[in-house]
Amino acid sequence: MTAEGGGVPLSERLARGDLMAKACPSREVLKHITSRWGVLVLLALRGGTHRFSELRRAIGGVSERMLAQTLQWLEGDGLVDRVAYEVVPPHVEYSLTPLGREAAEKVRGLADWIEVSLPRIVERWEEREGDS
Amino acid sequence: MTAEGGGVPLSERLARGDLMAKACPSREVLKHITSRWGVLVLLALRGGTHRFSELRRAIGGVSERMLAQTLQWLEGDGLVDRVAYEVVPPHVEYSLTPLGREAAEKVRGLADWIEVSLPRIVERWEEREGDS
DNA sequence: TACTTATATGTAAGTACTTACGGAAAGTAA
DNA sequence: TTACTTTCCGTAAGTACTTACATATAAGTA
Repeated sequence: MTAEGGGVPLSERLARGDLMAKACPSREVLKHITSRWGVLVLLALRGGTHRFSELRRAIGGVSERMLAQTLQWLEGDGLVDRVAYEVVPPHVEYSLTPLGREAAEKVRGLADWIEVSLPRIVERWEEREGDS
Repeated sequence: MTAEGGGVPLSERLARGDLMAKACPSREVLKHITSRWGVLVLLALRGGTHRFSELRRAIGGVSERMLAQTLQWLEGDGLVDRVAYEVVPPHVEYSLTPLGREAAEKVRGLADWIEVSLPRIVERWEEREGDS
């Protein structure tokens, strides 16, 4: 297919990222998605639209600061959609964009595996304690 | 407290983790796997056994210190197997355990998506620049 | 006698991530 | 009037992650 580049170099529009490369921009995306709270935000939003305070409650341990920060990162990458109603007190709703839904599916795959495999991993921890 | 397996309640050995819960041990596993270099180490080891220096070369930007650290985390979780030959200079080989191979597959799913989707995400970045 | 090799470890220093706390806005309830 | 609500932002402080640099090994090489 022919790409119509509105001024942007063709190479830039088609290039696939390479996470192994030190300077690849994909590293930035990886950082946002796999950040401490990024993963959990994506998981929480898989259930649909949520208000800020709902997310805060759903994700055990996040501070308001970090939740806001993380949401901004994800919004900046086009994974999360933010809708603010101009009222007081503020009312803001967050949801996944189509792009974000794709990412969230992949994250769910990993998260699910971790949750299910936890018992097996804990076993290793216990074995190691006995080693020393 | 309950360090040895013998006295640990059955429910605790079988329980599935819950990443949304603040104190769940699965959070620790998530941290190791999604750490800055953890993801890349798992990806690199998908190709098979690698020596330390090979990994260092394969993963652009890692310092020796962090690579060693990350490998220890993953080894501790039973995802990576470490075999050291008692020679000088040292010769150490790393590979994925069956458990690690499972994790690596999930990570690959996410990593692959990021690499492929990078162009679409970069578009958002460029759109935002014009916004302000 | 150095110098080089491969894989770490210890330490000091720097940077980035996180948290805690206070503040702001414009109504409503007490 | 005072308190309370929700969603942030700013600042200071703390903690964790990273890097840079030095050290150790035992044999082969210049």
